[in-house]
Amino acid sequence: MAKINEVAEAAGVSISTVSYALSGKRPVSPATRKRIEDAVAKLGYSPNASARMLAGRRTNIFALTEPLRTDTHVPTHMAFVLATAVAARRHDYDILLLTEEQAVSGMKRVASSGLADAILVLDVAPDDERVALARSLATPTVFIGVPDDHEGLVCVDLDFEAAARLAVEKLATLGHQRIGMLGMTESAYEKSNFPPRVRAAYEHRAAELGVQTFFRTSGPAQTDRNGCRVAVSEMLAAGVTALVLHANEDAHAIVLSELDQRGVSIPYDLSLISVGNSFDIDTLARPIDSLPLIPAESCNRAVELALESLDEGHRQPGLHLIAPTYLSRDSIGPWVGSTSDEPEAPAAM
Amino acid sequence: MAKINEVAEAAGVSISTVSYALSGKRPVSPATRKRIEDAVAKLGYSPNASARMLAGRRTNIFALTEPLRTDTHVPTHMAFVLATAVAARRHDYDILLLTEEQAVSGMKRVASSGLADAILVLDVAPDDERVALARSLATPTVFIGVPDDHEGLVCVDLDFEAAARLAVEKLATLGHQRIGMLGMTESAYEKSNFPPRVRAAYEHRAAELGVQTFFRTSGPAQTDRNGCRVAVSEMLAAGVTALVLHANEDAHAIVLSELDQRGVSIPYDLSLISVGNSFDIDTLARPIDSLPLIPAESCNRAVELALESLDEGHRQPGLHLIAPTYLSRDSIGPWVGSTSDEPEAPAAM
DNA sequence: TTGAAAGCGTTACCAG
DNA sequence: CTGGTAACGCTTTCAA
Repeated sequence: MAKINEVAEAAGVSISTVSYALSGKRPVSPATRKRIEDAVAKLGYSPNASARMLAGRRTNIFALTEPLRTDTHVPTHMAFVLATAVAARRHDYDILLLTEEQAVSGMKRVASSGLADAILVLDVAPDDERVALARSLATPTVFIGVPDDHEGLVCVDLDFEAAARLAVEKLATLGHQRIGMLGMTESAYEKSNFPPRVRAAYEHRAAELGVQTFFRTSGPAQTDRNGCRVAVSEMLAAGVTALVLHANEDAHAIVLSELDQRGVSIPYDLSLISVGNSFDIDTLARPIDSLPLIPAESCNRAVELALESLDEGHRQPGLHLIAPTYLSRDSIGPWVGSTSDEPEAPAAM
Repeated sequence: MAKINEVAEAAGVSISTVSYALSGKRPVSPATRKRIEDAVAKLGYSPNASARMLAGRRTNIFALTEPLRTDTHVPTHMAFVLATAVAARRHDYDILLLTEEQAVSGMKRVASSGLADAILVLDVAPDDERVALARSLATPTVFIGVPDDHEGLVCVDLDFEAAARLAVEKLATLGHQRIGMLGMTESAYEKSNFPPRVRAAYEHRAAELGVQTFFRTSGPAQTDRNGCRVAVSEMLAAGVTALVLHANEDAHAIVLSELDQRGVSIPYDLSLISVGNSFDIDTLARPIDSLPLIPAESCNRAVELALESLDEGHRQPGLHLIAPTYLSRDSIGPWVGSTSDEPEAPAAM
């Protein structure tokens, strides 16, 4: 725990020179720099974080607010938490956790005490109470996810609508006339912000292209392992020739096993595309085409926006939607036309 | 962002009196206190965290190091992360995240810069490299989990051995002569610290009581949904009349569904006890008796130990094992003696 | 019960 | 290229 003045003495220079040599904010001659570096090494000097914060008027800490509602998919969420931490560290920032009951009150606290330079918001709800709070705070705040009312906020997210549209277009181009979507759990369509956006874009684009759509959720709850199977069965029975998946990793695995059991071959009998998946698609038993939601991408962008906001005045409110990328795994193919046992076209569900 | 001197002026008192009135470290007359509180309210004053840290020589921040290895069960892990955050806040502390690549290097960083007052260690491996590091740091460090070599360290954990023994004793008392354990995934027995301890205690206590044991892992990997079914089938086939579960939530659900399909009735045909489960046992389709690992309990204790360590000199190295509690859900019953179709006793596995 | 002032360990401005 | 020194905003000792 040596202090900067000890380093200065050992190197025979002034305190300010040591500071500048370390920060690089002022040129220092190679000779003195060397003496300082030696002194630092010998004394094992490391600048005191608290003093640095006070003098530098910057804590190098981002607060991460994450209420973690009961219906949030934990592994997905964790991937985002880790991604923010990694992204922050690249810019020499640390992440301070504001969870559960502290998610809201903690925001006020770190803002008014100046503990955090900026706030990153995770687990965004459509009617998130942190929206109003963020507007009232002087501390820059970046939402990772898009609340219904995002006027004046900085938000980052995958362009889910574009991803859904792209999936539909791919399938329509291949001749599919009846496609289905397996969505997330029912509650996700009430409590989360993007599932409804995906569904709406999917249906809208399909209508534009004259493709008939079907939709099923993964079931009422995350614990329900059967919901997916039933949903898939029903859509197959309805004559669907392609399936868009917007669900968590478990649901993907269940769908694949169900298809496997039924002897449905991909992509010959059925085309499959995953949209907005935030897990590694290649760990599935049968990797499938995807338009993934990449946590690192969203979080890197969020951190960059947070940093920009620090340079007072440079705040740019608005949606920062990330263009989706299509990853091919040969799980989609042309629809080979009507076969003998094609069922009657039922009403859309 | 009012400052303390503004509050002092507004209240017509000195800076130090404001500080003392707010911290309560010195008696302040009711009259002045009131004037100060009014000034604080009017100005919306909130002490600056950085200045407080520097002057108070305490950051009120705990670093949480969590490498999050690939084979770590994420929901369980997350429960611990949240529990540390909640426990810390109760003592006015915040949690700073050190994940993945930062798990080790970050420890050095926050220790040498004085960013954290203490370090909490999660996701402890048997041969954890953070053990040696913790010994070399001046910053108090508390392990939540027990590494093989814990000489001189402060460690908190459930007394897994006691829990395993208790489970065996319960079953032995009820007359069971052949019991099985469904353990975690195979890799958990190499890369984590407590699974081997549970298994060893289970087998040792059973041997003492003359009970024959069987053991199976949940399969090679977390993604393998079939491992549990096979494991259970094999143990049932071997004539096991009671099962001790030391596995994650998914595995519990799979076991229950398998037993249900086979028409095995609990506790009449089979007794079931869960050991070291860190999820809510009552969300299972059929709640079962358990000796749970309660994240909040471990983390509260860890935070308390960390705080004690701050009062220089009060450090008490050693294992702090939490006594297990037995939660009854009527999932164990007496063994009704040998029935007609009892299989031959095979060699223990 | 209260006040004055000396730190806490840096950063960054102003001089040279 | 380098040094002196005034902040940074609070805590806490010393004095009254």
